Order: sequence, then structure tokens, then C-alpha cells
Amino acid sequence: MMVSSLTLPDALMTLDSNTPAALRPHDHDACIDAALAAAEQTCKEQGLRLTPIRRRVLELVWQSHRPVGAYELLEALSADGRRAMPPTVYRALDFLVNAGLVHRLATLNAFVGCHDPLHPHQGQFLICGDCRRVVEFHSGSVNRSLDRKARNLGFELTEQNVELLGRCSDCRDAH
Amino acid sequence: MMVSSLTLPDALMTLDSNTPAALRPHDHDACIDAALAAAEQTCKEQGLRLTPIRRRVLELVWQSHRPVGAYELLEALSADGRRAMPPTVYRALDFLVNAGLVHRLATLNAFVGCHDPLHPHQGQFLICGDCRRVVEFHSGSVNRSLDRKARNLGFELTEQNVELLGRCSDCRDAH
DNA sequence: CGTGCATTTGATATACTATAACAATAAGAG
DNA sequence: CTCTTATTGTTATAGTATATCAAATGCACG
Repeated sequence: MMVSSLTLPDALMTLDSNTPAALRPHDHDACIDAALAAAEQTCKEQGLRLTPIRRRVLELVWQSHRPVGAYELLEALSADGRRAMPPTVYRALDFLVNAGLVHRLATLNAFVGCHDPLHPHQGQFLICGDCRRVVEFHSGSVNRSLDRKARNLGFELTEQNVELLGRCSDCRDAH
Repeated sequence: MMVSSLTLPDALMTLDSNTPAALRPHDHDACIDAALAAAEQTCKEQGLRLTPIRRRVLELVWQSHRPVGAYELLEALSADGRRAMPPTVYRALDFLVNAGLVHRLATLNAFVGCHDPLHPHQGQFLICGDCRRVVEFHSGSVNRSLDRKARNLGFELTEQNVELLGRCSDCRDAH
């Protein structure tokens, strides 16, 4: 499936370079391919098994840069021909989340593909309340501030979940 | 209900001053009273109605510094004698959250009392994975880092949800 | 190439979290 | 007091997630 904006390269020229990849017109098939290739690699390296179901769920999660719910994935799996039940998709998601290939957005009860599965990290996300697209980011200064604050309050950190809701530039421009 | 640690003031001497109030032995009745008083005040100031159900739910949320689930609150309300149904407690919680008196922790599907309802703010929380106690904090440097990052990525922020999972000093000391 | 063990998947049932919709009641304005 | 609005009661259902046990598959080892 070719993204139509690719036929309009002029549109790209008006975007400033800070616009996150997920919000730019792009060849999304390449996104999916890259994500699957990275998944194959990390799984091979860590001795994890990217079975057909898991691979398919990952592919489905990557169909867009929007978070997708477990039951949406379930429907998509059923459309494939498998008559999948909830535990099937939740197990695949558990695997993918633990393998660092997918993130769960707690505020939305939904899942997005991880941008950078090759480097372990924790979740920081911007979510557009209008178009629902999600941008994952990693801020050293946010991490340092959070670590310092936690240490001051006597906490050892094990996980972080930072979800910011707002409006992306596209949606703001569109009023 | 008197907190037994109050009879052991020596214990207080060993705690460093950075220990959050929620983790220190303290007269928790005073906590509840203060929370309810602050709630009365904000509601009066903003023309909101702190009805008996809402007040009772707030009181129940404040029974501890641990997050409490909606259905736990429901049971507690039923124990009071009212035979409450889910919408009752969810409506009360919606009201309290919107009034800034209670925060919802998305990662736990649970609710905690807000420390500082008199000053509007957004949620930043440390959650101890062992004892489940929650410490709310509010870091200017975290906020600045998040704002800057969001702006760089073209986002206008409307809400933030920062939940850090870890282990508090008490639980670490207890191995 | 079996055999045995561990991992994964299938299938059923159920738990947990949250809201829609409409009726009944209570509170506040005039 | 009466009108209007906000709140609560009630029933039903939607949406999210897991427990449990059985069947199938993958894989290491002899």
C-alpha cells in the first residue's frame, strides 16, 4: 500500500525538521518492514521465538502509528482466518511488550509499536487527542529529572510510564 | 483510629527529612480530616456540591495512601448500608477527579487522594511495587523538560500522566 | 528418529473495569 | 411553590484482561 503523500514531495518541503517521523508523510510499508526486521533481529539475539502469531500481531500493531486495542487485534486476526480468542492476542502482546517490541499505553488501554526495540528503554509518549497518533520520545533531561526526584524521595525506580496528551502540529494547523 | 507508630516517636528520629509524608508514620486521621476540609473549601470556592456520597467516597479514598479500585469503594459503600451500584461510585469519582480532589492512576486502574487540591496541577506519582503506597510529587524540572520536549516535537500539551514504579525506602530496608 | 520435557497455542469460562440509558428524586432560583 | 437543573437509582451492557486445563508444537538429547 503506497502512501499517497509520497506522490506529493512538495508537501515535505514545508515541514520543519523537528516533525517526528510518525507525523510526517512517509512510506509506511517501510516502517512495518523495518519493525519486523528489527524484531527478527532482537528475538534471534535474545533467543526468543517470534512465532507466526506473534509476528502477525506485531505487524498488525504496526499498521499505523496509532495505538490499537487488544480486541481490535483480535478482530483482525479473525479476519485472517484464525478464529482467535482473547488469550491468544493477550499472550502475543505480553510477549511483544516483554521483548520490548511493543509498548502499552496505560491511559488508552492500547498498544503501539516500539520505535527502537534494539535499545532497551522506557516509555515516554506524546498522544494527539485529535488524530490519536502517538509519538514516542526519549528525553535524557526528563529521565535525569525523574531519577533525581525519585532518589530524593527514597525510591529505587524500576519502570516509568510517561504519557502526555495534547495536540500535534497537524491537528493544530487544521484548527 | 490511632496509628500505632505514634506511640513510638523514636522511630521518627531515624527518618531523614526527605521521606515523603505518606511514607512516614503519622496521624492518618489528621490526613483524612485535612483532605476533607480542603475538599469542602475548594468545592465552596468553585461552587461545586460535595454531596454525602461524594464526601464519603473521598473519605474512603483517603483511608490509606494506597490506590483503591472503584469496586473496592463500591464494597465499602455497600458496607455502609447503601446498596450502591457501579455508576454511583464512578460518578462520584468522576466528580472528585474533575474537581482535582482525587487522581486516577492509569497503570493501576485505581484512585488516590490528591495532596494539594487547592493548587491545580497534573499527576506525577511514585508507586511502590511492594507496599503499593503512592507518593505524589510535583517537579518543576520534570515539567520544564516535558514542556520543552513537547514543544520541540510540535505538540501543545493538555494533560500529563507520569507514573513511576519502584520501591520505597521502607521496602528496600526490609529487603 | 524417537522420546521426553518445555514452550506455545487452543478453548472455555470468568473476573475486572467502566459506561449507556432512562427513571426517580433532591436542590436551588425565581 | 414551581420550574429547572443537577444528582442519584436502577438495569443492562460494553470493554479489558486473566485463570485454567487440554492439545499441539518445538527442541535437546540419546
